[in-house]
Amino acid sequence: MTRMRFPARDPETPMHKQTLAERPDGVPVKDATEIPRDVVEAGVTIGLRPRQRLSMSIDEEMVYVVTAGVLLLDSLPSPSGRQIVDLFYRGDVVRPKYAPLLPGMNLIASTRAEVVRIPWRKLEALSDASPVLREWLDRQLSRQAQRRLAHIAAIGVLTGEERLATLLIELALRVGEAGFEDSRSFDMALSRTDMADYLSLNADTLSRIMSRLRQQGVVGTSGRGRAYTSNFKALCARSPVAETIKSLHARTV
Amino acid sequence: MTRMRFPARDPETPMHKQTLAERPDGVPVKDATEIPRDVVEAGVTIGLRPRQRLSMSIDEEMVYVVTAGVLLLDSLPSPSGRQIVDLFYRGDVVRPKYAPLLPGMNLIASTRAEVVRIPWRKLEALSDASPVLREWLDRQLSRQAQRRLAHIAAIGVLTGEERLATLLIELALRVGEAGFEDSRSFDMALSRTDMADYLSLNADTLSRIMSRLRQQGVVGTSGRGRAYTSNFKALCARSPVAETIKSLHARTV
DNA sequence: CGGGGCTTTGATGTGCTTCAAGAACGGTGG
DNA sequence: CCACCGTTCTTGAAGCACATCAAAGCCCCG
Repeated sequence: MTRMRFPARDPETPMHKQTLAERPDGVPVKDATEIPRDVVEAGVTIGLRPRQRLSMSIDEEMVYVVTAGVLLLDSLPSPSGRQIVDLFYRGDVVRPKYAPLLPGMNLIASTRAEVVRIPWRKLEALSDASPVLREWLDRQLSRQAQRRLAHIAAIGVLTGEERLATLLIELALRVGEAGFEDSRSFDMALSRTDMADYLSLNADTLSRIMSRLRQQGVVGTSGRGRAYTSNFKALCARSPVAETIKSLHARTV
Repeated sequence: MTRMRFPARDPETPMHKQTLAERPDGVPVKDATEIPRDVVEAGVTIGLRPRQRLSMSIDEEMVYVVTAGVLLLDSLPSPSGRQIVDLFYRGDVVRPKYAPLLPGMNLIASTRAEVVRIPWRKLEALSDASPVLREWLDRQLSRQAQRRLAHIAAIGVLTGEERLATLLIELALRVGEAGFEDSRSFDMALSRTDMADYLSLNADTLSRIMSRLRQQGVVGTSGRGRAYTSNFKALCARSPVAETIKSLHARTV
């Protein structure tokens, strides 16, 4: 099978209970990735090991709300080429009905992850009953739609290096923690191969670009599966769409 | 200014009144691109000349339902590269809120077109009041979400020739008419440049690929802005995602 | 400590891009 | 009706970014 790429941490409390840190001044941070309690309670919480697959059948339509970890939607559009068409982070709503009928379409966990499974009809009903929930769902789906278009733009016109920078910014914002000054460290939630397939690059090429960025001091790696930037601004300067990504992945509202 | 690339046709009756032909056996075809009457009546119908721009401001959120023609959503993610991130055909719902904050983001008509402008809140209210309308809106938005992911897969892993074949299939299904046997003819609703920017290819390269397909007898062109295939199946054989595209652009339910 | 998966790096190949020139087309006005 | 003009399209030659192939290194795990 596949090895556990990431160490298990804090296994006793459910992952979705783990909250963001508070600001120094004591004002609690409003977390944009928070999942409404009603949704969690109306669904079934499912823990996922890395590489575990989730059903995408659309009869008795189910959706998944990601409470922790990273999921990916991959496909084999042509016999020779895998493409990861979407990434899902904490707070995202995964609706299999939004996935096209492509060969080899699969929804799998990239890291250890946790989702809440809930029938779409039920989520719709909750949204109909509560304006707050409706707003949450609408904001969530809108952001995800925006991310997909931004990704089209990224793989369409950016160079390999720019694409990788874009993804690293995304990961730093999504699964990273801010450190001293402008430094950030984050889990590499995707393997090199997955990163390559997401950015439509070759794994070899991706590795080369990564090495180049490391040489230039833009990013560093500590062991497998972990990376850091001492200068997040410098990383952002490498991506022409940095501002767009920041607006789409900001964790605070 | 820009020239009118396409001859005006049937100017006296509104474009959205023009319906599909009936099947030989007399059974009316159920048109998947039909727009519910309630929606048309609740909004304002707007005619568009080629290259005309539509507002994408999101205060007082408006959406556009395309009743005729082709619209495109383009952007300038990097100073050197334009990317058309989405295409909209008859029946599509264009929601500016789904467009990311990319530099140079613009919604413009590619051909002569017609849209119905309606506040999002109103469309939501209509959908809340009528299950039929809710189903229509949901189906429409789902299909469009699927198309975006399919497009990521296409520009991600397909070769130039495969991408072009994919787009031609899409156009043949969307804006084309079936002819004798397996032949189809259709408007080239996009200029070469636009096609290139949609498929993330260079315009020169696209022209070359087009010439190659012409030499091989897969497609033919009659004047500018018009194309045909005598063998639609052969065209489909050129695209690994032909089946996906067919499922997403079939005009009949 | 030895095996398998993932990653890195080098040498080489190729599909696409770039640059540049010319052809075809559509519209305009004599 | 035809000569003219701007735009779009086509085609060639040269170059580059990325892909492919191959071999070695790393790391975790049994």
